Amino acid sequence: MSEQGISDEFSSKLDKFLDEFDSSNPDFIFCKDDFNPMEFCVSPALSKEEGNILRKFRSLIEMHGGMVKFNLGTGGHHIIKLVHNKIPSFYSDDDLFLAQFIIDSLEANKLQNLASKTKFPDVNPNHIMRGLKSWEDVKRKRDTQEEESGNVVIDSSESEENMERGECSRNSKKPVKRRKQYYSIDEEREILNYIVKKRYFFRVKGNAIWKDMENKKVCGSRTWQSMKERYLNHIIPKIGQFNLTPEKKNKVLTPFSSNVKISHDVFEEATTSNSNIETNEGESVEDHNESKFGESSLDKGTKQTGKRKNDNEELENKQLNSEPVSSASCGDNTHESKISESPANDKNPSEQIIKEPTTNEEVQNVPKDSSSNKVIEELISIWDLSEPETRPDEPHFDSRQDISKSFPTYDTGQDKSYHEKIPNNEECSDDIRSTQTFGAQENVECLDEIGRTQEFEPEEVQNNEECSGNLGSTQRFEAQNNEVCLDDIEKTQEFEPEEIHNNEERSGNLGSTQRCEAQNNEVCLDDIGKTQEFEPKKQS
DNA sequence: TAATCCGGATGTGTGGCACC
DNA sequence: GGTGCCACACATCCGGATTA
Repeated sequence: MSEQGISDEFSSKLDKFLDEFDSSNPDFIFCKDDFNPMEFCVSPALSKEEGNILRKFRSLIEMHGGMVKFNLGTGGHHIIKLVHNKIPSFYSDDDLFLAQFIIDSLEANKLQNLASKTKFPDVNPNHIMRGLKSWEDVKRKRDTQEEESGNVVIDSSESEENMERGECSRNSKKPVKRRKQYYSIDEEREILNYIVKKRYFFRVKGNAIWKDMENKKVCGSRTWQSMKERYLNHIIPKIGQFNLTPEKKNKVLTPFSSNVKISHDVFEEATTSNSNIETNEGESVEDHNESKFGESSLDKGTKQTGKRKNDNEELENKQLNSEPVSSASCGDNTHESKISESPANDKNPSEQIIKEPTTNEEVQNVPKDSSSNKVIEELISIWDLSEPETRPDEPHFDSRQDISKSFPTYDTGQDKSYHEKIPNNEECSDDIRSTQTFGAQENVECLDEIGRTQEFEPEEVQNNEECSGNLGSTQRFEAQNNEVCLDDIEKTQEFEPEEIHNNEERSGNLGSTQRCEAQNNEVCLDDIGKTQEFEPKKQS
């Protein structure tokens, strides 16, 4: 922007919008579909005057839910770069757009179409702006020229980002020097998102889904082996770093529990049928089924009592002593949960052998049914039945704590993967800022009827879908370090997901000045990045 | 027999260290 | 501080072994 001068007209329009801005009823026209802020980048001002104008420009975007950076840093897969007057010719193949787009959107009070201003026919920049696509999906002229000439300059950081890797060497059978590309946190999220979204939890050990992901370029041009290796050896061990709900985390981790062996076919059908239901009925059953699939023997452990508590204590002791905790010990060692499928079952799914807890008679008396879907339902019901009803006189266990105990978080130490792509930890800090934690601290713990900690994910609350929209921006409502309130409803703080959602949904995108209201209407203004925490007043 | 698992080879990037 | 060497970690790919 600054290089080309900022017109007085542009500046006066900014003043006008600022004057007319209604802070009590802001329009979040620069919010992505996942309610995260759209990202824009403008070059730094060269003069004090320009600096003032850019501050106004930035404020306006942020007041309408967007985010402005003054340098790209690394990543920038969704950043819209803005210039003021004219796009320089040497940028004709780049992703620059006129800042007038912002003015147009503000004037119309509606996000304008960026596609009409693009040079990339294969990717709609609106989708990039909204976070649905990435600039990595864009094929630029220079890429084509380089490919045609076979002159791929690998020393340029720019070309490094766009370099097509792998295919060349595999097709030509010639060893091609490829640059090592560290995985970014975004790429890891993409992988995790895809698995969660497609419910491929139980297929990650196979190859099919990874090949599918490679075909769909979930991680750009990374090979399926690479993504698989990354997921199994890196993402899973540090799954705690992704803001998954305990249920989802459980689900992701369940295939790695040695005492849970699920028939591939059964779960493939399960996931398929679930997807169909979603697609056909337009209503996600994810929460319903997920909560049940997620509550495998691992999760069950979080709700057991008596001996279960001893198990948990044992786990805790093991961890305190730095003793490795095998996944087998995460569940109930005495109850092997193994669901196998005999050849005969091919003919009659009802003959599925479902071995589970010898002490669980419900399991042994599973009703027979000819439909494999029924088998899934029964599987669900088994896990449900294994949940004892919570009684007031029984101790409760925080499912989150149990899960964290069951699956030790591996400290991978310095993950150099991030160092290259995230200089100065910029990207990481962004993630931290965009993670909004609503914690009821030093207060009573919020328990629902089952005695489990409630956690709300806005995306889920909103439409029970797109749960994997943006794991980094998952907004959690947590009750931490507090006394547990049992069935005394009067003492139990209950968050109203709908109400809170309406509040945080907007507040999550207010930019630097964000306002959120807790149930007790304590308002907190947070100007420290985007991390918002509020402390509901103690119930007297 | 195809799919999957698993270990190893290869190339590359990074950090530590000694030396100038 | 700059440079070179070395060790280690990481990403990617390959191929044999195992499994369904």
